[in-house]
Amino acid sequence: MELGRNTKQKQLILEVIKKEKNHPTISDLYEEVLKIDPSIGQATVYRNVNKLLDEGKIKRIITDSGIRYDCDCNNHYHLECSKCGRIMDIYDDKYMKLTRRMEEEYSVKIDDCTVLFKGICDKCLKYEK
Amino acid sequence: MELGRNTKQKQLILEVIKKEKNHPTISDLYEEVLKIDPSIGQATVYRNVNKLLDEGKIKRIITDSGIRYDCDCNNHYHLECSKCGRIMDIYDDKYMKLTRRMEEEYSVKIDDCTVLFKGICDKCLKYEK
DNA sequence: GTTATAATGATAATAGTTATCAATAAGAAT
DNA sequence: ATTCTTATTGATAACTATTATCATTATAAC
Repeated sequence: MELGRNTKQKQLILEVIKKEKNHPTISDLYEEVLKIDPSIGQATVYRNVNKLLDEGKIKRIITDSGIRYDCDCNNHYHLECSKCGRIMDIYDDKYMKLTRRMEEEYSVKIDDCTVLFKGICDKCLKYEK
Repeated sequence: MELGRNTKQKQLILEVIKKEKNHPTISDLYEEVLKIDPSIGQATVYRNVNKLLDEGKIKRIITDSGIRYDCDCNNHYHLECSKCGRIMDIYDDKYMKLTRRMEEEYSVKIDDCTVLFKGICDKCLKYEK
């Protein structure tokens, strides 16, 4: 269900999020969008990011380095590297098992599961040795 | 290692956090602390909460309902109930297995793991039926 | 092409947190 | 116990991130 009008600004913002592979912040997005359409307003970026979140097309990631956005809505975790700052995607084939196990143990219903690891990414770990 | 001076304000704030069982926000804390010492300033609460975080005596929890603090620093997850808003503690005896498995699969080093579930808590689930 | 109104860009307003600074008080030295 | 040093405090200003306002523009239905 696509609510609202399909403006060229909204299209552009979604395009840019999909191109950005490294979990951009709002200002990353704004910067990138400005390069293509210099007349776009900051508020428009905020508004459309919120719409895309509501529509379930993107996800919010909260890290130590601030709020970031992810266009990959498949279930996965993140690792924030304390050396280089990058946010790695971590896929776990036992993702569903974790929530199901907790649902049973605690008699709760789980709709969403957010996992953020902090540590050292594979690349930085290699250089350390 | 206890750096800095042990002021009565700092002692009071830590006491209040430990008494508050339900993951208080900063304003919850400020409100509660004011009842005991009405002369305390808001900045002092912010400052001391940050110090306690640095010292590893409390943890920050980021939820949809804002930033909350937890005096239980043992490894555990949280569930935010979308009905009543409460933050449940979820303990998992396989906590360490999750991080170890991911460390091996991705060749990374994990120092910290934050898990937030969203769903319906046990109490709200009972009422729903 | 008209028309209704959702969305935009610019900017003001708000919320949450940190920085500033003179006054105070903790804790060491005497 | 008194003095001294300086970290901490309370009050408030400043700052940052985000949302609200509003006249104007542009989408999409007619």
